[in-house]
Amino acid sequence: MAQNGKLATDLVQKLERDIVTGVLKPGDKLDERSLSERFGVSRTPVREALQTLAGSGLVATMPRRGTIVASITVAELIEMFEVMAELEAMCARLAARRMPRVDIDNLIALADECSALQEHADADAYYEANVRFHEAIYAGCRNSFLERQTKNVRNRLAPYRRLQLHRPGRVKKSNNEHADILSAISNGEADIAGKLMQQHVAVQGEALNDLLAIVPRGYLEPLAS
Amino acid sequence: MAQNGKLATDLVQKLERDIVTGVLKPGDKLDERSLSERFGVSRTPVREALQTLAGSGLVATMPRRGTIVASITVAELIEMFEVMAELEAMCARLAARRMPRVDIDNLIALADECSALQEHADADAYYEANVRFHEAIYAGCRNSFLERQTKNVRNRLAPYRRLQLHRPGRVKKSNNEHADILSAISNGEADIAGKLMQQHVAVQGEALNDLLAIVPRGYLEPLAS
DNA sequence: CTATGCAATTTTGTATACCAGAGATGCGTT
DNA sequence: AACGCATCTCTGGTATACAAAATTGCATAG
Repeated sequence: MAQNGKLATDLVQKLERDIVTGVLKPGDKLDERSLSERFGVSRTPVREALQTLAGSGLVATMPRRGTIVASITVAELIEMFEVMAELEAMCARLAARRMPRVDIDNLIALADECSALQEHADADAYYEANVRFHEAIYAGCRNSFLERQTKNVRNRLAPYRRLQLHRPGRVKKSNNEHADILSAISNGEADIAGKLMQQHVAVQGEALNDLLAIVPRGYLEPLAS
Repeated sequence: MAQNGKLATDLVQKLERDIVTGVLKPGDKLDERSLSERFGVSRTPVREALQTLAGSGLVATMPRRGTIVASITVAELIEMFEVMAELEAMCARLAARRMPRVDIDNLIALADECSALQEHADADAYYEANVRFHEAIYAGCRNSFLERQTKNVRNRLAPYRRLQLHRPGRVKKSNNEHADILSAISNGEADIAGKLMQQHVAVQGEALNDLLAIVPRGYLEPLAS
C-alpha cells in the first residue's frame, strides 16, 4: 500500500514486527536520531517509516514532541475491540459462504494445532497458532480489502490481545470456541459463524475488567488526549 | 492520527479534499516538484503528505515511478463496497441503540434536507446532504474509532460513490431508503437499521453493472496490478 | 520503415545541513 | 524557600543538495 523507498520499507517492517510482537511496548519513545544510527541510515527514511506507521496507527507522533509507540486510552481500547469483533465476524460469515473445501481442511489442521498446544499451557505458542487460525479465516473471506483492514486493526490491538490469553482458563475456552466456529464455517452456516466469532473476539463484561486489570502501566494513557 | 508537520498537514487536507471532491481524479499524476512549487514549499513536506495519503489509501505510489491518485480495480471496488456496507450497517445498528434523542432530531432534520433537495434533481447538492446524513449516523454510533474507519473507507470510495447518484431514479430511491433507516434508528430497532443500511450501501446485481458502466476511463485499472 | 539500444533528461530516494519550537535548567527576585 | 522568567539545549520540521533509477527520445542498423 504505502510504497516508499526500499530502506524506509524495510524499517517499516522491522518496527512493525517489533511493535506487534511486543519488543517495543506502548509508550516507548522512538527517537529519530537513535533509530537512524541503529539502522545505519539517515533520518529521512526513518521519518518516512515513522510517518507510515503513524498512518496505520501503530505509532503516534506529536508535533515537536517526538514519536512513541501508540498507547491508547481505555475508551479507544473498548471501541477498537468492538470494531475488531465485527470485522472478524464479517470474515467468518463470508468464509462460511466462500471458503473452498481444501482451505477448510487446512483450517481444521490449524485448529488441531491450537488444540495440541493448548494442552501444554504455553500461552505464547498458543498465541502464534491462534493467529494462524484467525488469519486463515481472514483469507477465507475472499475479500482482500477486508483482510487487510482486519489485519491492520488486529496489529494495533496485538499488544493488548496478547495479554488476554495469559488469563487463567482463557486458552482452553478460546480453543473450545474455535471448534464451534470451525464447524459453523465447515457447514456453511454463515450467520452462526459470524455470531460465534463476534462473541469469541468481543471483550465484554467480566472479560473486559479482567483485561484492563492486567494491562501494564504505560500501555494505556489517560482519557484526556 | 498522522500528526506530521504543519505544512504537511495542510497539504494532506488540501489534496484529500481535491481527491474526495473529484478535482483530482483517479489516475492523475501527483508530481512532487510541481506540487512543491504550486504550494510554495519544498519537496519534503510534499513527500510527507503523499506518504500519509498513501497510508490512508487515497494515493498509490510505486517506487521510483511516482505517485498517482489511487485507481482501483473492479475487484477491489466490489470488495470495498462490501466492507463499506458492513461498516455503515454497524454504525446504524449501534446508532439505533445509542443515539440520544436530540441527535435523532438532528438526523430527522438532515433527512428532511435530503428530501427537499431530492425534488430539485440536483445530484451534487443531494450528494452533499446525503453525506451529512450518513455522517450523522456515523457519529451516532458513539464509537469514534469506527467512525474514523468508516470515513476513511468512504473517502476512498468517494470518487465512485458520487457517480452512483447520477443514475436516473437513484436519488429518489436513496431518499426513500433514508426514511426507513431513520425510522428504524428512531425506534431503536438495531438489527433492522443495520440490515436496511447494509442494503442501502451495498452495490449488487444490476446496480453494480450500472455503476461499472458509467465509471469513466482511467478510474479503474486492469486486474493485473 | 521499424525496432533496438544507448544516452540524456526527468523524477524519485537518500543524505545532510539549517532553522524553529518546546521543554529543562538555573538564576534572580520576592 | 518558592515562584517566575530567561536562556540554553535537545529534538523535530524544513530546505536543499546529491545519487540512483526509470522513462523517453534519438540515432543507427536491419
